[in-house]
Amino acid sequence: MRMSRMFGRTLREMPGDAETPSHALLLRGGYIDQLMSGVYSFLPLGQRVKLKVEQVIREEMDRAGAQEVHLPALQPIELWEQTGRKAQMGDVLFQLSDRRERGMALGPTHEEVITRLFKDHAFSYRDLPVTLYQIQTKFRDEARPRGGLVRVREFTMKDAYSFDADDDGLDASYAAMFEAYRRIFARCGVPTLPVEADSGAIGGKGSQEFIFPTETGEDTVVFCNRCTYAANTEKAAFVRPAAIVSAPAAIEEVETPGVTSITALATFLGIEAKQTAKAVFYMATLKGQRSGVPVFAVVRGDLEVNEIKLANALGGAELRPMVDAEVAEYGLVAGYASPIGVLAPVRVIADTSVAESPNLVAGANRAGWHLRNVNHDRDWQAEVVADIATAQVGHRCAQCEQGTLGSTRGIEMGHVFRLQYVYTTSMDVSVQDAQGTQLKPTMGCYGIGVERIIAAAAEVHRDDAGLAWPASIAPYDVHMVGIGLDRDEAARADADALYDALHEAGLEVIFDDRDERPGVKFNDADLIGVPLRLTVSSRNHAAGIVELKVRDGGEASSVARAEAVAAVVAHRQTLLDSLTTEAAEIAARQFGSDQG
RNA sequence: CGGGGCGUAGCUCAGCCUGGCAGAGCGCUGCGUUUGGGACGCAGAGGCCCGCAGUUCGAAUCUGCGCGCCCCGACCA
Repeated sequence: MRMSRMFGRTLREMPGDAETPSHALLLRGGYIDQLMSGVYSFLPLGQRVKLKVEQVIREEMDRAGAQEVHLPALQPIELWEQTGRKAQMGDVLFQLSDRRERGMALGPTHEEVITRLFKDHAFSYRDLPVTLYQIQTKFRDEARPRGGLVRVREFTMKDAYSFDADDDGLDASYAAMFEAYRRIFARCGVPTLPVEADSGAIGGKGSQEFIFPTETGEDTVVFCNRCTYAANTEKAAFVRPAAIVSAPAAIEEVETPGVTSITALATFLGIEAKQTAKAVFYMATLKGQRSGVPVFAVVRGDLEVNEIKLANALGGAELRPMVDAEVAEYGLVAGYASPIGVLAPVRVIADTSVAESPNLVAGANRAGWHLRNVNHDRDWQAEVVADIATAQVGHRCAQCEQGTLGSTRGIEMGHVFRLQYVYTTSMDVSVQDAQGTQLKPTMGCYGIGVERIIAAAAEVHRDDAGLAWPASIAPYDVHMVGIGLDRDEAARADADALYDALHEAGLEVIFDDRDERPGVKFNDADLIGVPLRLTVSSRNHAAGIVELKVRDGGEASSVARAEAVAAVVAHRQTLLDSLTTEAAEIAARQFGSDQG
């Protein structure tokens, strides 16, 4: 590509709406353009990067034995009603109707469609196992798009779906995808940490997320400093700090005027936060139901309620905090709520910490008063005692029981799920087994956000001057910068010859042949971030050399003109080879240990 | 959906408080000088000042109602 002909230009100033450095550089470099909130166009440079990322994914999916398909984005709404996910996804699902008023949705994901496709074309256990994948545009009406390409409403996702005869087969398919993901992220130069994750609204049991660690991330993950345990805090298990042991004592009321927070309560009474019980009220809409039920959640004062875990403890539910009117309606006193004497229909759910800790201070359900020596089982009983608290930095690891948990923010780059029979049940899918009886296949699904890989790669591979793409996903392999060629016909002819020779060697080349000053060209080259830069000039031509510079490396070096093509080919290969180890090294630096 | 901020040239922004010619820098077009890390001169093009309704002799500016975009929270297969 001759830059004089390339559509899109670099911006000298930072665009106003850019939040993260990577977002700003993608906008400044002329890679992307925002059309509306959460919707982006890809200019030629951006489209090339996107295609490169997709190609890496495609190669690794194919290597893992998956087969590519193309699925409709436009889908009948009945499919979503059948699995119950129309209600479950709610406003996130983009809905529309055709001229005959038939209801449709723009696919936010494709479990329903792929399961239907499988049902229509697989009839025998001999058709198993099979893994199908697609790299396509998906649509979600997100409540709040954010972070440039991180959370958008129209995006490209690779989704793979596996079908197996039994759960051992599923484990094998899952493992193959897991390994493919490790290779994909490594090849794209994006460090990721695999963590245990909540399965969320998609259903199924057992899932892992690949988290790209960054302070601007939406997720918080914890990881052990001694063993391999790492988990999203939505899911993370932990050992609760030991309770202060004492024999159960008699309940007594204590006046606590104006003391409505745990911190204030502990200070006022001269006790530790873990000697108190904390109550939080929610309205929960349970799975398959319309109206909400009131929920009284209790955790020990030193812990926080984890709404995801709480929702799971309720068997799947949408939660929102109670409003004041509801608090009053159910006879609760904010700041002084007591688990003793909570009346139906309020459901009381307690964290295990509360059941294990004797003589806690809890509210008296009367403004200005608390109760000392409240004991679970003796004084009150929760309907469910479960893990509903959030793991925090400093907590003990539940896996090795030795290490301490640290935490980091991060962005979810990919997610692998064991769906099992969720969709084959709701969509009534079966094939015949060897005995001639019906066999229900077990499923897995495996997603990767393409734009998120681009954003993460840009976030990691950049400096003050601009982007510095990994060779695997750079828009071009080499950036030729022509200097002073307008005044030197021979040098220009030689530059053109080199441009052609690089192409013949199979390289993708961008050639800055514009009538610009050298500084502009060098700065644009740094901003655009192609991994290798070749400077061709009148001066270099006279000396029989070109200058080769690695974008993410040191100084430019002189290479004999005759060796130029070979040098570029060799450097490029070195860069590609280094990628598989680079991500692992960055991850190791970030977490102090290789997370397996 | 709550809270906050912002909509003026392609981009970054002044102007608004205190109503009276629509501006700057960058970018863009032409000519000339320049040419190894974002040059300079001259001459230009480019605007429904987000929209609608008010107030006023007069509105980018004041008021109301919308719409859009960004941030925090809620939400997030």
